[in-house]
Amino acid sequence: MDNSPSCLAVAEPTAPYQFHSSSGQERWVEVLTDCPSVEELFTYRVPPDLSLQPGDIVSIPFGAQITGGIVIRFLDSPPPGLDPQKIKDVEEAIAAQFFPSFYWQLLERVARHYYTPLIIAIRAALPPGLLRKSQRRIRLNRDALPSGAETFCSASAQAVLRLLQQQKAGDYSAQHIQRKIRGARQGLRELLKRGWVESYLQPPKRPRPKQQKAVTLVANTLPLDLTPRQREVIEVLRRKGGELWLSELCKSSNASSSAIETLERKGCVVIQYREILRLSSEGTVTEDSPKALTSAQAQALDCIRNLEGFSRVLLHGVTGSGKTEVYLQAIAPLLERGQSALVLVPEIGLTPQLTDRFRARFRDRVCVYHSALSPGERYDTWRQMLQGEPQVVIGTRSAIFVPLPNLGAIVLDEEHDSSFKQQQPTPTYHARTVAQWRAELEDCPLILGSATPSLESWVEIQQDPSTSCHYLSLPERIESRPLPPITIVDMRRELHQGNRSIFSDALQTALRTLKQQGRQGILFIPRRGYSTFVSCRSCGYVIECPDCDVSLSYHRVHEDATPLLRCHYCNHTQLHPPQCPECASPYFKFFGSGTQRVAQELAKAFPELRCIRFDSDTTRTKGAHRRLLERFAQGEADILLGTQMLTKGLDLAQVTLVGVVSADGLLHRSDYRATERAFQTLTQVVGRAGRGDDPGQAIIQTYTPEHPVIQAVYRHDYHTFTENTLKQRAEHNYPPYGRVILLRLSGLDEGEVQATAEIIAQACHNILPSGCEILGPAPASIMRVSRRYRWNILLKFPPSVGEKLPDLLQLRALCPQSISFALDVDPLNIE
DNA sequence: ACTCCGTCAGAG
DNA sequence: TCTGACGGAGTC
Repeated sequence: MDNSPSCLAVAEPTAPYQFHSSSGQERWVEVLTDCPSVEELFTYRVPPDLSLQPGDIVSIPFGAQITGGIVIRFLDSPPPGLDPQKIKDVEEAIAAQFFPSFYWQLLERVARHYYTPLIIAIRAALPPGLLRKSQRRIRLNRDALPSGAETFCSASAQAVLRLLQQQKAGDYSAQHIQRKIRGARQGLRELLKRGWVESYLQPPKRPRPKQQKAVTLVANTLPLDLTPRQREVIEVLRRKGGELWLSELCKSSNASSSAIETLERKGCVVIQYREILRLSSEGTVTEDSPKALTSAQAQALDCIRNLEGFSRVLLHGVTGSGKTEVYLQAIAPLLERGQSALVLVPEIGLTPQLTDRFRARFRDRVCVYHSALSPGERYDTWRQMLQGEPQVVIGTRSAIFVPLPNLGAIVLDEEHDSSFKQQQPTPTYHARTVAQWRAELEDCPLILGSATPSLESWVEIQQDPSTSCHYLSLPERIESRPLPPITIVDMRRELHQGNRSIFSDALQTALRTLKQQGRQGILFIPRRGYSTFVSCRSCGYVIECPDCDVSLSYHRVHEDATPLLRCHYCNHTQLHPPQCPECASPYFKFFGSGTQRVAQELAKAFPELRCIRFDSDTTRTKGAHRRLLERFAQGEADILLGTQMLTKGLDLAQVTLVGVVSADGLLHRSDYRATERAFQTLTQVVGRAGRGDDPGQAIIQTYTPEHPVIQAVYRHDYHTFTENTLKQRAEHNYPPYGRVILLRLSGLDEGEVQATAEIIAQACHNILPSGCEILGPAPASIMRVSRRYRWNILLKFPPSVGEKLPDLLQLRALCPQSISFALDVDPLNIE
């Protein structure tokens, strides 16, 4: 077998875990290092006191540093042709048995499909912080530093010196210094030679289980000389099962820790450090039991419960049809059987309700896993899962890799949602794709749920004739509630009739009656940005970001707050100028309507309506989603006003009105997926209305009411819309028929990026089989972001090419150091 | 990725 | 002949 990465046999599938007999003789392991550009395995000696298995995470000396690595396999003898003198010892075992047995195959498949080195796929899957490197640090040598030292050295050395002197400890990582100061390498060398600074290697910090003091009751018979307080402590401890965390015991028995230490001295209790799991559990848990099902729900559940082995289910249920209840009842018997379930959702913060429902039903057998957890929490959650207790894990995209043993089902809720696709960094995996591989490997069902299934899932389910594929439909809402009737308002006509407000007559009327009836409404603003751009009334000058090719957005937190301009791509922020920088005119016009502006207009036109803004401005802090939604659910506001975030799984019974302020921002985009996404978004947001006892209604304002997407949403007609869109996709070989890979190039020099893009496109012509299309190179629709110029090349493969694609990684070799090259396989966003 | 070491240009 | 700058190879 050759050594190329695609053939890297990590472990034989037949015997992935070879336990080696500890015969006392020397042992060697081959290790994959945490250096993505180094794909060969390196041999290390195993110190006699270390016991390792394939899959263990270790720390190894590599060159001049200490780096992370993964044990791939054992060797009985050092490889021939390698000087035994050169073989170093494994430094330390970081984590043992962190991989379930199916894992190698899954990760190798991810690496192959998404064109990334295996170690990068491993990094994406593991909780962060396991693979750690040593760090080169620079420390100021204050004793050796003469006064006025700066005057003796070069400009770059001076800059480094100044930076170090700013900090009390005078200690920074070499990386930090190099990022902060241009030409820092040179200056550092100079300072090192003079002995004014010293360089040292900081060993990697390994994640450690958190330790906490626990108190255990050990005495059967109590000594007689106990004080009442001490007796009380013992009593509390006994009531709680004889073991408690020290801090909890202090709290519940109202004693100090010294009192408990006295008890230890008397031999009544033992205090020792124990590992504590940092598992997050927010939200209140109330009891909940299975609900009665509609006949469609019952049918779907029946089908899912009878599945055996790998199978795929598309649960196509209109908004409010009770998909969650089906998941819950499908998972319950799995847990009874000792199996686990994995539930993936688009964004955990946006679906506290779903998490709460699972917690209410399954209690402490529910566990959440997502990237907003701290590294320590992720590490602990991961370790906890390896213990094998059957449980339900709810998580976002990255949770597809959690090491749940004995998996009974994978559920992807809102499977059409684009946040299941990682766009950056590599691997650019789609959790749905990985979920399918994982379900195959674990031989368990995969359940995809959505009111607006992605075209991919729709086509796959329709085309697969095998009995392991099921289309389950929930065509009606629970309790026979109707889907909300939709009013399409032609904003051109509004304007002709003299209504220049951003709210049409219909929407105004609806808002007015909302208050009278004591109900709640949602206003949806589909702008990707959240506020307006600013243009000079005299010369038309538009204020743009200095680093990106976009206009700055106007922000104003309150009526009398300082007006700010902000770039929504790089977060550059500046004051709004009092005069036009071009012609000095003091008059500006504010275009577009973001959430802030709509909120202001709303307050002006309907001062009696209380409004909560729900966008990336107001939900920045941890737990803000939940807080805002709770306030809204408790009736603290009449209107919830926000962006895309509102579309994801909100289930608020009191909402009867959904207003789309302007649908047009969704419709006119260059991306071939724009119409599919627009249909999904609008259908989902409309579906937020009328989920309780009161009937709902939706009002969509648009300047193009005749647009097919608007018409399809209006008629709640998924099928016709999908068939038409699929025809177009098939014609042009776009997914789900053909496949697409996007090459993204970026760099600081405009000409260099373009030239490289052209070279790469030419190289693509040479390596791609005939029948493939190469679109571009073309500048990205926003060419410059954060000072980097961006060019894209889109590769289109006809269905006939199938899974076998040429090696595209070799293209990276054509890029100069200064150009970054990224490969997005099956991209969702090609703009 | 990071470091080392070879090569090469430039000044003494 | 020595010194610093740059690029390529090697890391068990």
